Amino acid sequence: MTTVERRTQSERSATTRQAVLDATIACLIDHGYGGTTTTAIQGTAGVSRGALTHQFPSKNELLAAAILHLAEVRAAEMLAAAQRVPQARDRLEAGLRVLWDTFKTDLFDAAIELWVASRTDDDLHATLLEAEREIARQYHRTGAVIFGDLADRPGFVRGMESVVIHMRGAALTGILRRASKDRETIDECLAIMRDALRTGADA
Amino acid sequence: MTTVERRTQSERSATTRQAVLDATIACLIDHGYGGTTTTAIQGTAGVSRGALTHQFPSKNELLAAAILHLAEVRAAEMLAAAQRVPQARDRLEAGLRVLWDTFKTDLFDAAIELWVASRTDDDLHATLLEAEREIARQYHRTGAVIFGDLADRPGFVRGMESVVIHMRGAALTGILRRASKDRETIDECLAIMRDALRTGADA
DNA sequence: GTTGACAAACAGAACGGTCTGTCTGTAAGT
DNA sequence: ACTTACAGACAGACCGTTCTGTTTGTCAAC
Repeated sequence: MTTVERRTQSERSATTRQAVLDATIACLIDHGYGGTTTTAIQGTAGVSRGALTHQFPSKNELLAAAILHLAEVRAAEMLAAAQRVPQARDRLEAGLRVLWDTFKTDLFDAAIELWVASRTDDDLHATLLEAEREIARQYHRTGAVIFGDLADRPGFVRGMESVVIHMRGAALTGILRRASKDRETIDECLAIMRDALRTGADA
Repeated sequence: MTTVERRTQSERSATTRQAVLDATIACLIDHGYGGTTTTAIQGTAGVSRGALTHQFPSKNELLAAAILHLAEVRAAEMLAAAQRVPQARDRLEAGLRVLWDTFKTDLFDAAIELWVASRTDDDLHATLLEAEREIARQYHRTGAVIFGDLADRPGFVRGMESVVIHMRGAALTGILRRASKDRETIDECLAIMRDALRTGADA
């Protein structure tokens, strides 16, 4: 059933770009930053060399696009997670649990690869900074969705920052441990947030 | 003043090995994991290709040795830091401050590079796991030196683990921010530790 | 609604550079 | 003499980029 499938130019562009960007993230996840070569990307994307270089003339441009793409996907994932927070007794704990889930996904692994690589690559650093600002905005935006009116209490913003930092550390620790201590992490974050709410001083 | 400098074989080996291992760490710090090539290492070490390959036949062996070397240096640095903890009023805060300093050194950056790379490299992961166990032991060993009898209180061990995780996250955050929020980090860790000591339950 | 000129997307070969590992020869220690 | 440490050339693989040629879509004139 060979559909004639006539597509517009922009459709053609969009599909290959999408394929390449997704492949880039997949490579970051599977092979790390070092293993994310244009050849590997082209292979997993099932795209010719010409197609890749036409859409992304240089690897830097490709990576920059991939970073922004990743940020979008992560933000969307976060929002989706936010909307399925159960109406549990302890809304704070339920919310933190959902937030923590977003740190355990493959997408976060991909982000970490770029994050660390950006330490010694200024181009990467610049784009990544922009992307993470978007992510940070999403944290605050979904914060209201997840935590409801809790988000208006003084100290909440400060507490969230601290919680995110802690979760970052926990996720990093999980990389070496090759397992995540969910119970402990949640408890620690609960303590951090409760302390922040008790102290009640936002920056 | 050309000293004849007759050295034994093991001395010769030791100096080149030292130079190569130090250069490896320097490369990790300056150029990241991706930029840590055998060529770059040989260059910064000021050593010929033959010398390098004679001492470390493969890059994997070199990296494994470098990891253990790095662990030793970090452990030594940690111990040295522990011994210059001022006898301040608040021993806990002074101790945490010293601990936090060890997360802001270049050596930690080097460790992070390896840490992240180990996610997608089993060989690396195995050696790194061993090395980090050594580091963890050093944490506990210096814990007594830094925190004195505080280290015997119930909940302290658990608190330290949590603090280390938090500092890891703070350090990682600092990579993107390109600056460390010392005051905030210390405060957060203080809160974490005090909470752990209050709860008082060790795992 | 055809047609023809143009633009955009794609395919794949080719090139210069780099990286890792090997191999041969030389110097230094035992 | 013999073993160990070093020096440097080299081979093969791979990576990022550039280039030439082909296909596919677009749009205006007729």
